[in-house]
Amino acid sequence: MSDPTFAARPTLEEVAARAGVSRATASRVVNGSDGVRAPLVERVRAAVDELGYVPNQAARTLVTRRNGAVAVVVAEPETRFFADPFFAQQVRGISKELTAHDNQLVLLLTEGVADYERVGRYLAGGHVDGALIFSLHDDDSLPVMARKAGVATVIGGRPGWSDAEPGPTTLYVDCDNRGGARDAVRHLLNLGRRRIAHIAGPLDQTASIDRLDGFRDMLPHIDPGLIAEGDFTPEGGSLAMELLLERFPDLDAVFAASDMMASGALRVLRQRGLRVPQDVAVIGFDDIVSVAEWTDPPLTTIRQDIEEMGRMMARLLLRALEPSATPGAVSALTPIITPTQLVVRASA
Amino acid sequence: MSDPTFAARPTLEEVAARAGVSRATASRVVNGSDGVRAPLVERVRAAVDELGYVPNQAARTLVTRRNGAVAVVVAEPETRFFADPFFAQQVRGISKELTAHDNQLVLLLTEGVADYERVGRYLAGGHVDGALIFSLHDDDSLPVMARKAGVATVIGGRPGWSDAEPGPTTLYVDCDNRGGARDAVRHLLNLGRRRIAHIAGPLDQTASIDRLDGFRDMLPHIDPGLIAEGDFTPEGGSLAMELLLERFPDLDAVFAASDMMASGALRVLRQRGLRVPQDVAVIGFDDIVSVAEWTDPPLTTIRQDIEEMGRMMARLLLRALEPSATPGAVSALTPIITPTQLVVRASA
DNA sequence: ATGAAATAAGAGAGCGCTCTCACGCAACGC
DNA sequence: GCGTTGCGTGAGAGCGCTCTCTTATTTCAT
Repeated sequence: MSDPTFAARPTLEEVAARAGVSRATASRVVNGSDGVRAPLVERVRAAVDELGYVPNQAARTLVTRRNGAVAVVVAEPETRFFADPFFAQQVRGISKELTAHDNQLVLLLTEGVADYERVGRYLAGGHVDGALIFSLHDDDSLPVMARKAGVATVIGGRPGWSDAEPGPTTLYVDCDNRGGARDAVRHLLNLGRRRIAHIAGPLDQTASIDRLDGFRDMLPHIDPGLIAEGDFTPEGGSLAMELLLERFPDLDAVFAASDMMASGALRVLRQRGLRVPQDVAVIGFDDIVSVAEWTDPPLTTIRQDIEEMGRMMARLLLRALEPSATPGAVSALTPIITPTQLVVRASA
Repeated sequence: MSDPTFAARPTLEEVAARAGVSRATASRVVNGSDGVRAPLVERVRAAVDELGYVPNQAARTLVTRRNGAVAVVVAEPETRFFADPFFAQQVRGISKELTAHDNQLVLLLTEGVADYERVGRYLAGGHVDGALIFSLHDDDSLPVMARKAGVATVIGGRPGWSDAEPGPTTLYVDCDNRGGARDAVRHLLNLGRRRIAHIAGPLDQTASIDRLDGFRDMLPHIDPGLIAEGDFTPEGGSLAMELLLERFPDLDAVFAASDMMASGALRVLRQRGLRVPQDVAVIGFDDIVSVAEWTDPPLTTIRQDIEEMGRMMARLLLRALEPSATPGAVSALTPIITPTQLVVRASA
């Protein structure tokens, strides 16, 4: 009963027989191509319903060379994938967009370099039409692999390299990290803060670099000691905050490159008896609502529409997959930078 | 260049030609079936390497009726899937086990009932060999759908019904919620606590019910007012804690049905100036390390090995998929209940 | 009415693979 | 020596579908 091979699925042939047409015509109806007369369409539709026909994807793929599936590849060197709500939201966006276009999402989690080879094989095996890659570090070989495997690719976040060789540009979706960081610092400046520190993310990721650059844009002559590197986790934020406080007990504002780190910083500030925002103003980045709204005090932050970025990644990939996209490449197949937005709550 | 149809993959035929054998023999080598003489094996292997041959999954599926893919279906009525690290860890476990057996993970996220139909079609379409279902509420129709679609299924967590009709039992993996809850209460009792409250999870989920039952096992004559229903979120935990404190200002212990809710309860306790564990002992459930170790004070809790449960779900499904499993069903195709373990930290 | 053009439907090849079956050839017993 | 067994290999069918090409039918201009 539960044997998957048991339930004899009806084939197109049977549908055609029941409708009294040829397999070709049945196929035409099923695939919605026009040029079939109404009464026949009706009959085929009826047969499909009665038999409960569902096309066999494998057979279809075999001839069309299209899978209707997209891989989401996640490099997870530090078990961070799911821990960070960031990815989760992005995957949701991707999933929504993909299913809206009848594509499936194949999740490829990697752990360690051994898995990379497996992923490479999988991509090369033509199981999926394209790949959405989250590669956390800029020396990551995943995007290179995908390119070699010949699968269309969109990367989550600006990759760490710029296109050297001509040819198809590397497609990616990222938010305006630098601009967002500038907005954050500007807000602190407007608040009259003068001793502003920055808790950066890991500096081998472009998001961290870009946010740091934005910070520096506004404060060109800043003492480098006011910049501490974290790791996007609350603990990392705590550690960085402690370091900063030790170096500059008089600082009056902190811009953290993520909400997670900001929440860690908040904890340290509270322990030290420093009031937020009176003594030290704190501002985060991401606007992970479940974090930012629940810190004490609620976190002022830079919002990026993460789910929408996921959707855009999927949409971009789907566009790249369209046959028409391949030749001229005149269409708008370019990286996408989404805007950010300052969300003022209580912490700054 | 990025055209997926462009890269002309070598076929088995070509491999065979290059190795000077028949397609059948090449297939035998590729699939590792014995009965091929060593020198030929060598030659075919060489040809595979030189050509960079990767089997075409679609063609293979067409004849074997096996996809090498498993769907992970997640009902997400309240956007909870990723927010809760619980699922994330389980998915990791699943992913590991699946890839270890060369199976792919197809992620099916659902939002609202409209998606259910889509999922049903997909499962019925024979795209996957089996399904792992996380259905949060016991009236969920997802498992029923899967059964109707004839795909082997394993459910995450005890389903809310018991097998009425004979036939294949409903397979699921769950931890010993009831036993774990008993352990938690026993620990509090051993600590000398006498006024023990319970923050339950949503009572339309079996996990919540079972934990509540375990609580009651140890305290049969408890005042029902000492039980408050939460929703597995920190906020829900806070609300429940406030309610409980209002009803019983003298309570000296709280057993929360999840770490998330416990962390919310902790916050309220701190705000009220109640010391943990001196005034009120708190104990959670799940042992989400990133939460339990970082609360103030660190949380005593009941551990369940979530990742391992994910692995077991995958393993169980894979076993159910083996042809040998279908007929006699003599093998151990039964639900799995994993043990829990008390982890003592500072909060109780 | 007749032929050309347009349109609808069918026939059939073939996608790349697995697997059954038939065949060839060595080793064995009589 | 011949028939028998057994093992290794090849031939070929066929999985369910799409799509091109061909054939049948209709429409319209002449």
